[in-house]
Amino acid sequence: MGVKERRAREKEQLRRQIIAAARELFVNEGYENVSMRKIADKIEYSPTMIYLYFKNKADLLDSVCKETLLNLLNTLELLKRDKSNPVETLRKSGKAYVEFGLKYPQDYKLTFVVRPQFQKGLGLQEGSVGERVFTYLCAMVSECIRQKAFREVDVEITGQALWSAVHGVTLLLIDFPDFPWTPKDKLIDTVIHTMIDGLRA
Amino acid sequence: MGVKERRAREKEQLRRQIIAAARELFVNEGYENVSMRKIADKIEYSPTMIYLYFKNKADLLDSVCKETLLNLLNTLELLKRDKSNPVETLRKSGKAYVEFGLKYPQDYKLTFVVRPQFQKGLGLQEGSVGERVFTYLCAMVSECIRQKAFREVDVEITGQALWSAVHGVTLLLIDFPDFPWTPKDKLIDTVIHTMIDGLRA
DNA sequence: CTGATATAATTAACAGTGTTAAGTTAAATT
DNA sequence: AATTTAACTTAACACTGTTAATTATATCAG
Repeated sequence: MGVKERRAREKEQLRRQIIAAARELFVNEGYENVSMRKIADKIEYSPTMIYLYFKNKADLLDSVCKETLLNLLNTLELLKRDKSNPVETLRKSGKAYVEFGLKYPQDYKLTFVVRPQFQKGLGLQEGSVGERVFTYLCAMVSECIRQKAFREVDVEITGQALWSAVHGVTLLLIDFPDFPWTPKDKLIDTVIHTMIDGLRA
Repeated sequence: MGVKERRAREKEQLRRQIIAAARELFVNEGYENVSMRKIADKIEYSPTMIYLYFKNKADLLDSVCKETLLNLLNTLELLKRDKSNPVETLRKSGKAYVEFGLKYPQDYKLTFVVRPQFQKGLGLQEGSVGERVFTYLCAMVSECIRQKAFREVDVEITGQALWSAVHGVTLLLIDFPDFPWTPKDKLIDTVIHTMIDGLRA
């Protein structure tokens, strides 16, 4: 009775193939400029086959973004190990967040800009990967307070404020590449440092 | 010889009519979902007429955004009057910036998200309205330093960092409306306050 | 090995898109 | 009144996301 399993495996494999092709095209040519036909061409199937695996183009985008969020979460989780200096860990996490965005700018934009535009009423819903990224942030703020490095700020608000700051600098750097930014690293550090300094005990 | 002038006036009027129709449709239905035909229908002209006034759809969007930026700049300039307490003025400006974004969320997104996506290599070029908004910000930071309210930070970097923060919170609030944000006002204030506190002398 | 069944994938089609080139109408000038 | 000039429209191209109907293919029962 291994047939069902093999079939399921094959389906899953094709599904992943579609996502991989879509990601590559979305990233290189922009979501708008990629048609279902192009994606299908790339993997040598008919365009309509994709609709057997995804409800529509936005749904396919959703799956691409979920992968991206998982990658981002993994990147951050690696830093959580060291609990000795929570402020430093928070700083590193902020930096890692922005650097992730700059390393995969198109993936970041797909996830945090394009997707909300095409997938209305997207609330970073309960248990989603996006929520886990935010929870991670809050946990670190909490630790900073516990160790008296931060004053007794509201953890939720502070998490959201920090997220705002790193999200903002990431997007500006991506969206206005020709703007005469001070060296990128310096700007990123300033944003993070200034926020952290404003939270110190 | 007033004919030429009248013609020019009529042309300018039609141009504004196109922009107005485009803005309304872009804002209400989203840039992607608005076709040149829809815009033309709204003002009862043929679709191709628009191409006599704008190079293409992205160029039309550009004109819509320029208006938005001018409105934003005007809103901010009103606050600059009072020079007695520059930190308070900076705080108010940050708040006004975010509130502008939340009051006209779709216009804000068109300007700072959609436009960079469709108008590649957009550098907030010399003398543009966008640059003037940024310059305004820097001037206020400079004043805060002059009056010894801020420590001697780099004006450019600080301006960019502040812009990052307000841009970030604005976009998050717009893009994830269903996220369980702490009260919006509280979050906005926290972002701005935390940044300002991190800059204090 | 044959015939029935379920599933996977395809073809054809619809209504719509941005944009260009050619053609038409109307106004202003000579 | 004839001609030039500007404004606008019609027709067309190559393409889009998506649905319904159709065909091919692999699995199962006998």
